[in-house]
Amino acid sequence: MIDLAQLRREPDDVKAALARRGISSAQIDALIAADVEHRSAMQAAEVLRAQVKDLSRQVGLARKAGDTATADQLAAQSREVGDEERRANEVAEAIGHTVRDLILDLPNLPAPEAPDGEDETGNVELRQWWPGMEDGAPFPTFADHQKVPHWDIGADLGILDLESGVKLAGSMFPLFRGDGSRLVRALGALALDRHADAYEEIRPPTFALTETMMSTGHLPKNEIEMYAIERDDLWAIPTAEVPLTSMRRGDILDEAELPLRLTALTPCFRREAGAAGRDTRGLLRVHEFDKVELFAYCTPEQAPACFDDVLARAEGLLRELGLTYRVLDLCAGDLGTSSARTFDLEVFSPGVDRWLEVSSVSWFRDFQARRANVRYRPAGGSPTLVHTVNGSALAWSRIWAAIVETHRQADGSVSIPEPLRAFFGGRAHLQRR
RNA sequence: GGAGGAGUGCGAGAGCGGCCGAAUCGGACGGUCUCGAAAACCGUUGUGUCUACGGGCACCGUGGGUUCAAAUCCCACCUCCUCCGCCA
Repeated sequence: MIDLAQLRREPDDVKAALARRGISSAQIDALIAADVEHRSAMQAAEVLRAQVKDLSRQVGLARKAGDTATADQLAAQSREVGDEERRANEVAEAIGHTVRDLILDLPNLPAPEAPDGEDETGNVELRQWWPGMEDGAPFPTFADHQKVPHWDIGADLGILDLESGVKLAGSMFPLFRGDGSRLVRALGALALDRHADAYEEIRPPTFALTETMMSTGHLPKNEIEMYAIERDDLWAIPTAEVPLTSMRRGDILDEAELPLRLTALTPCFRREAGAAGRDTRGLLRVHEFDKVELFAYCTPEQAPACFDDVLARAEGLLRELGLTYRVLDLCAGDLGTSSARTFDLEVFSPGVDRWLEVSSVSWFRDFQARRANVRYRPAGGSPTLVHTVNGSALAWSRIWAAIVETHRQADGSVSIPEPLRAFFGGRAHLQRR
């Protein structure tokens, strides 16, 4: 949620920033007008309210003095003002709802450094990395044995059983087996271990209440993307960002606690409603996948360093796994609703011959914190909204695909990246059994 | 799931329906004292919102209701504690 006070203070700056995301100034003017109306309606109601309180006090005094006639008269008067106040209050509340609806409809202001652009074509590629690059190796030329899609490799090695997944839960719910399942587990464990030095590991609930989904902004806007368990008013989380952001909802954090860094491995559920038939083969797009999230509540001053740390950790894992990837600086028009700045990491997967998004590192400034009301108390100051930063490190189903394609050998086996071997009893290869 | 009990400020804890936004104790912060510290004493100490900057209004688990007036009465819900049942 954007800052109404800032909008009142510098409407033109807000308009200019949001124009970069395609928000019309008319939409913002509507909010400003509703806000002005809301405040005057509220004041009108408050004046009446103050009168009722004052009259009531006098009723009490008159009654105590035994002056029943005056007391009754004042009570009648107060009742009248009270009725009036009730009506004024209803008006103010209705306008308040309008203001809320309008403001919730607005995305975050893009950071000035975010590049211009309307959609993903405006994103700027910052860099690429591939194994051996530092030693002067050129961009990898992948051999034919690597140009096999992971669903074929998975079936060949007996480690991915998409048919069984379909039988159990429908399409786009993968089922891993044997070493495939072990690989999923190893990746999650590896990442949690790598982040344990600075991030507290959390194992949150997999479901969240409507209220929680609202506070992170995933509802009501993206309702169609969420799995719901209506009977219990629960939603399956689309990312650990939901529980992590809401964990300290409504709290005033101690400045000494910041930056408060958290990490969590959770399943993530996405209905992918608008994507029927698009890039949906194998593990390219699935309804459920495991992801390790890195998250930080921090002061505005700490935010850039927190952002860099999340990005560095996500990249570090990709390098450890020997994968080729690139870093994209998302343009203003392609930013997620809540984000001010986002870098995406895309891994190159030779079997499907595509770049696959495996991480999205975002800086939300105080946009999320305002809605979730998470604050900290600066030394000697009054409570101030924190900044939030998060990023995936990493989304494992697509990494799984990239690993088996990238590290496939001529004999059909898959070489296990060094850091994962401990999870396979020291074995160096996945092979047909 | 059943039966009881409880939810008030940073913590503990009071609060005949009417100067209660809330006693008291503790904590924290500031000061006096001290070479310094402890002790003692004095003072400060919720959040939000609007403002004609005088103040106003809201918030005592949440949401409704009664009343001239609700932390205080009524209803529903949520959470926690105790006991019983069930269970990985």
